[in-house]
Amino acid sequence: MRPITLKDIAQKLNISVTTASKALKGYSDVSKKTKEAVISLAKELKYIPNSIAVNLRTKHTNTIGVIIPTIVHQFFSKVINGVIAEAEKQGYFVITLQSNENLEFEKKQLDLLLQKRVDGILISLSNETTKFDHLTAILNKDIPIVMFDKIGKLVPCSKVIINDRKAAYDAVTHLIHQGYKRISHFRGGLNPQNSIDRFLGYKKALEDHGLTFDPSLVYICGNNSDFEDGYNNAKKLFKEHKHNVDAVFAITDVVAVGIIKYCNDNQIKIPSEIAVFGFSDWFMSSVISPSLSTVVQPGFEMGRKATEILIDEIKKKQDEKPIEIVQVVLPTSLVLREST
Amino acid sequence: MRPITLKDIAQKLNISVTTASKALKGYSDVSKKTKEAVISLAKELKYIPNSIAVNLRTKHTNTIGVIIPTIVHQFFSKVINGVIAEAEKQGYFVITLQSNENLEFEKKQLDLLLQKRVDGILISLSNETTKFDHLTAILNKDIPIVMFDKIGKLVPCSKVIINDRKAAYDAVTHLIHQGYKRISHFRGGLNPQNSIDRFLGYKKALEDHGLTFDPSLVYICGNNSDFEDGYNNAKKLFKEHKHNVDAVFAITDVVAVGIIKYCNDNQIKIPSEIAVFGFSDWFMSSVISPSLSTVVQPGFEMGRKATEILIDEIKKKQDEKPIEIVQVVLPTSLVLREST
DNA sequence: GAAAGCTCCGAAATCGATTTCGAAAACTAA
DNA sequence: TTAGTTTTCGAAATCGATTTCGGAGCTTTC
Repeated sequence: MRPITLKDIAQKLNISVTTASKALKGYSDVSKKTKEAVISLAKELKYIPNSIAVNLRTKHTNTIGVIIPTIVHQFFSKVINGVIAEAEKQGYFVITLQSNENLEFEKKQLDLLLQKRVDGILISLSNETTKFDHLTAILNKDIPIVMFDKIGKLVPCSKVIINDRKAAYDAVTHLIHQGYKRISHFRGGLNPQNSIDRFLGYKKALEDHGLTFDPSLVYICGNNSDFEDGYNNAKKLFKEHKHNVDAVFAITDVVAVGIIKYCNDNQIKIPSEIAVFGFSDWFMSSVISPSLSTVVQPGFEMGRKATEILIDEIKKKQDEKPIEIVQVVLPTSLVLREST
Repeated sequence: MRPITLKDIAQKLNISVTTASKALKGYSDVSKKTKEAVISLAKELKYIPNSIAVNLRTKHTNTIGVIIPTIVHQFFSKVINGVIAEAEKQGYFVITLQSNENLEFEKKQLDLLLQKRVDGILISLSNETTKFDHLTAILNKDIPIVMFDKIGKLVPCSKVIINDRKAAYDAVTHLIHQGYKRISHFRGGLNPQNSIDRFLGYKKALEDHGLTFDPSLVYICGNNSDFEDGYNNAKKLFKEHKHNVDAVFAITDVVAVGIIKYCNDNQIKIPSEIAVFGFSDWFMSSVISPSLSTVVQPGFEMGRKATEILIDEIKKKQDEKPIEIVQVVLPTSLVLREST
């Protein structure tokens, strides 16, 4: 009933707790005989070391925390999978928390992770996050942080991102090569770095190909960038630019799907009347009609890589070696489907 | 740099660690003066109690573990959200692990949770799980478990489920009322209880409405019940029953979407040539063309309720009060859309 | 036979907070 | 002044594992 402890094992074998501990940890100053006795008894009793006690003693928890804006999101789900895969490989636990795109929540979740004494933190910022004091405070405590996807450029920590600007540039360039000339952009909020970068990529692509940038073709998808944003802005777009727009580059697949839905509901033909380009390659984008062209964002690899870097930093800190801040840019690619 | 401890506070105030601890925990045998001094200094130094040490002492971690088959799944994402919401309300942490629909993984993840000394466990079984020794072993250790969605009927613990049989019955009955007569069922694997129940509901609905049950109209969607299962079985279905089937009831929305995709690809008209009914109400089901009729499964509430029960059991155990096993059945409803 | 070297073991300190229990200090009552 | 109360505090044990350091017992060496 009560969990087996080292003390139990020691008592049954008439040895000290010290020796039992050493036997299990492979110390050399334990005779082969007692070592074997301890190991076999431990197995027999299904002894599981109390990690709480171990953590208290060793001062690290072998646990990392992850904060993402929301779990109900294909991309972040994939990231989490990458994180868990790599963490598990290295014997680390993962605690996943979500900020709900809310700064106060983000702070609170960070506090929780601190309370839990995680060894390091992975974070993708909420859309509301424009100040980074709460993060630098943690870095000052010497707890490693690695940011991914939605990062704060100025925070002095390692980062794993994609080249949002280039990805957006490529997507819009593809639209242009297809012959589209009046290309609208449904962008994300004004704070997030990747929202900014995708917008800049969009703008640059237009300019590089001799198309004039028309601010009135840019619509903002608020804080969520969700289905409704796409649907409602599509309605607005067609009201304001009726026959004067032939393509939309959306910040996210969900937004793009909102656009497609609006078009389907209103007999607007895709891609003949209007083309739609998404971002992230959600599963749904491949099955919707018409299927959606989009940017493939390597979620799993992003999570995996970020975790690899984080654990590396954790280990270096433990060995009191210096860590160096790195910034990894993962490659993206385009999937072209019916919507363009 | 080094985290602030009670000892630090005690030293600065020239009092004992004992008194400092009591001051923060509101003991009555501390003078108002020292109490205030401790509290204000703690705030000033941003003292965060070391939860590891607290856990070791108090023997509980205020943490619950959740094991689900996969995170990349709308329904389970919603469940997780419900779990986190309720857990947070009650001051508990959540560690989320996935079994990848694999029994060995499931066992391993349970071991990890045990090692982390979680206070209780929420689990939705993997499709491979047919024996429950690993679960009863944990229950024997007096660690509460609450199962949800994919349960093992014989495990003596509380459960939160929907009435899968009735939900399936209702869905198929709706198809019958719409005039469909040759209704196929794309079922899940043979192990999972909810797969069995949905199948039984399907069969019962046919029989109750004077339609003969034709086993050749039942297709099995393997262990994943994913998009490919739907697509490939749709192909098989139309090869084998060409003009002799007019509706499909699918175990899951993803499978249903696979069917819809196949039909769209092959100019088979929905719902005139064939109707499709799904299960779970994924977001994608509302935006696909044609939109999918489906069963609404209350994911958030399921997670929330399961957590509520679990924490209640945890607290009762701590107070050495008896716990009683309950089984909660959450209501479902139908959303009717274009596919029927 | 004494010194030196090995092998093997365990007492004790430690991590940081909690809690019991005893006792000093201050105060009240007789 | 003394006995009894109340208020306030802290020493010490505890949770379970780790690790340092010293020492007992045995073997080797000259």
